[in-house]
Amino acid sequence: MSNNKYIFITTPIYYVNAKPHIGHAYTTVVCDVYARFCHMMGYNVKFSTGTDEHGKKVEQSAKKNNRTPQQFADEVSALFKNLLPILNITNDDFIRTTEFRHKKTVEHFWKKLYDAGYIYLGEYKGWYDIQNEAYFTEKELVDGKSPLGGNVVYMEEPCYFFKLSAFGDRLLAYYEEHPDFIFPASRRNEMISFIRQGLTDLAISRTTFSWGIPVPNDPKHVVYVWLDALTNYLTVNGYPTNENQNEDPYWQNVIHFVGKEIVRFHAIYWVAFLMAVGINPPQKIVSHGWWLSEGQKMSKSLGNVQNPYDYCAEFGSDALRYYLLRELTFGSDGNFSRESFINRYNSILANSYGNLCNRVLSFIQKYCNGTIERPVEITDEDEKFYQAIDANINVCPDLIHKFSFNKYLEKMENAITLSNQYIDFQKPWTFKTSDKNRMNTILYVCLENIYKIAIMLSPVIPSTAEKLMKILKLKPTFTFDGNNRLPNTVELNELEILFPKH
RNA sequence: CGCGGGGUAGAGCAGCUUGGUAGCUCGUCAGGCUCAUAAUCUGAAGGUCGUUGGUUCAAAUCCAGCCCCCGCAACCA
Repeated sequence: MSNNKYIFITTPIYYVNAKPHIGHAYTTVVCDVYARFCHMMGYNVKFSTGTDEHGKKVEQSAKKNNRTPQQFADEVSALFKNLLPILNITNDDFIRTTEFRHKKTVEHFWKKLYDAGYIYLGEYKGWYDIQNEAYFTEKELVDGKSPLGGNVVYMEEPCYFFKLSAFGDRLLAYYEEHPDFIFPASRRNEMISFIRQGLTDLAISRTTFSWGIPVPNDPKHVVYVWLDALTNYLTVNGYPTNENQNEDPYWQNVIHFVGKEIVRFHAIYWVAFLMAVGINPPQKIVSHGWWLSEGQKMSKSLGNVQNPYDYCAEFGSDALRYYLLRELTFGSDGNFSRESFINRYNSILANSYGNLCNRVLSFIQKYCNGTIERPVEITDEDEKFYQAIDANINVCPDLIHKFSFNKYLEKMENAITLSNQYIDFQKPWTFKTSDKNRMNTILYVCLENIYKIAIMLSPVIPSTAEKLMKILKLKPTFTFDGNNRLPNTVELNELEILFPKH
């Protein structure tokens, strides 16, 4: 593809301390839908995901499981990687922070920060929360514990600091110049007020454990996991071999999808790091909400952790993808429940959409010998139907760019309802013997609109869209030009139920 | 003065940024159709949009106060 539209889409890299659950699946699916959509609109897309594998917690978990940290990371990372094909994800890269290429990037990036004068060796004095690997001042402690609830010990140790305090004004200015930098606006406001409270320099090395990337020229220290992790985005984009990121087409349009709890790391720390070495900050930090499970917070202790594998096995990845995008207003929290999953699956995917395809296709199969031709002329009502479908389809690109995934799917559901209405009003079955020509027209018009809908839905339900193309004997490649048309003659393959009822 | 999210028909939600007939899915009731996955289509019932006050010609939507609910050990998108 040769044009000038580029986009680099990232998921966060997932921490290997826990197994993948529905929340990870969600973030990944959202990115994949966005990536597939951009691809359909003609972008050159780079889409990466991966795992974050260093840090004290991994070191401890490994010990608990009688593994070396590397063995442990290998095992859990594989779980994340294996989930990708199950969810039908089209990532271009899977980055692991224990990879050699990443280590080189972090070392280089550290040196750049150091050379630029933004890293200094200091002495850390204060309270250290062991579980959370975070430092706190005396004032911040709550009942002798850290504000995060961990036990604290008093520490004095040499530690490298990043001069985050120097970036407050630049960050605020950047937000000001880029009003859409942080999505949604509520998170942007949070970041602004956080910065206005005053930024303190950030401790970016640790000496209390060794599972990490050694600090260049001072291997007693390992690099703070967040500095390590955030740098993955540069590794994926070829840094430092490709050192001049500001000239790299993908780096002109970077969009980081993140959970709401890590907005700060991306919108403040990451941006400051990049500014410090003179690399342009990303285009957008897009934050989503959290899933509750059956009305409660998902947690291991409650045993209500929703597992994406089961839903894919039982309903197919398309059904899970659809549910994840449709159920939640992007940016807010929402509730994942088996009951609502089945409800949406049956009412929308099976009854409305699957049945729509089936009623039209089997009609053509039975009463038109499986072949249908473009009509020579259509009626005003047919024309109105086309326009109504197009009206719904044409607003989708904008909705997707605004991350209103539920609204986009609502529009597609409108289009599906319109199609069912069209058939009911036009009653093609009444023309079986009296006017085959009219019957053919109705079916073709309807099929063409189903085709358009399938293309617009393909980023969310790619497998189903491919199945439909197979039935229509068309190539399973999707591009959207605002006027997708069927060939003049369509011959059907054998039919298949797209979404069996549950 | 801790922080954040939320209170809209029986249930679950959208709408609130950019005020102006209150919308979606499911459920309920009545009817139509037979191409279709007992699917689909039409119509109806059902809401003083938490509460009080303010701004306005006009507020679910903006402003102020109040009440109630949820999350904030760890795991973690």
